[in-house]
Amino acid sequence: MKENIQQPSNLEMQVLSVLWDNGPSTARQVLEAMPDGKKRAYTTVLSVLQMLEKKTLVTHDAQGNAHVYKPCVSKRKVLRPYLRDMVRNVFGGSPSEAMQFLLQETTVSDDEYNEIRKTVDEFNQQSGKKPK
Amino acid sequence: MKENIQQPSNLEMQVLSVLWDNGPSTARQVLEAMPDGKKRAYTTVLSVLQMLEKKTLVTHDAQGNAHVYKPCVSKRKVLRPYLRDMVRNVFGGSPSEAMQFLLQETTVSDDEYNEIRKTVDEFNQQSGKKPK
DNA sequence: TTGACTCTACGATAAACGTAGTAGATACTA
DNA sequence: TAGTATCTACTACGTTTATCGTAGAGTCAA
Repeated sequence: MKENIQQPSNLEMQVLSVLWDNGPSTARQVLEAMPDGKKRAYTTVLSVLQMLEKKTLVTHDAQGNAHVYKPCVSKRKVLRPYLRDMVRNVFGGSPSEAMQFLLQETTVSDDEYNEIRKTVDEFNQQSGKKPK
Repeated sequence: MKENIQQPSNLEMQVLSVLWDNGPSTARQVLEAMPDGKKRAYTTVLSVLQMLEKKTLVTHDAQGNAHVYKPCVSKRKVLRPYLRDMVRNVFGGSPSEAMQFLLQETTVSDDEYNEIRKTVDEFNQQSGKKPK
């Protein structure tokens, strides 16, 4: 009952993120919204989308001439194994080490920082954990 | 003066992690310490090590017959762009979202959780940020 | 000193990735 | 309606990845 997902490549992950964040989009819209600023041909993105469809990670509806793509797996479902592997293989299985690098090696604004605090606090309550 | 690093692949990253965590190691030691339990031929790991050397991410000293490999870049230096890209491409540029997924989608023990709290608190002091 | 091991060097290979061109259908516009 | 733009489908292709076999050198013990 685990129905395992076929892991997306980096570029595919980026495309998926665009769909998760921006909602159903055409190939062109995805191309324009790619988070890395990299210049690509339209057909490149289209190919990635078609590949993702083959992996059953997205579907499309026809809308007039164009296809509107949308994810058919949740972000969580894809990210869970992705992050689990990363923590295991890169951070010695320690989420806190991952967290630490994330804090130190990325740019964290004040707002971001407050968000993080909130998240950590909420996680505490949610799971009923107590500091020793 | 940015002297950019050549980005390692996933498997290469895993091998690097072993070297960072366990210190200088022979190919065989690396093979045995690979965090994913996957069975591999000795020569597979050796090839990866040689590739890493070509990318100038590790060097080796001869020790008797064998080569002892060690990283010649810091974990930070490699992880900074790696995490930056991930945050940008997968989490819409928001470290806090990354953090959130990390908390929710990986297994966090009590000890881990306390570590995380500590890290977040210390980061606060360190950077002199104040909650609004 | 001859096997049995173990190590490195080198090459091979299959699959996945990222990229993009071209052809043909469709839609829009002057 | 003729021409232009845009879309998808299909194919291709060079690179990188992950994998491993084999050959030959070195080590060590019987």
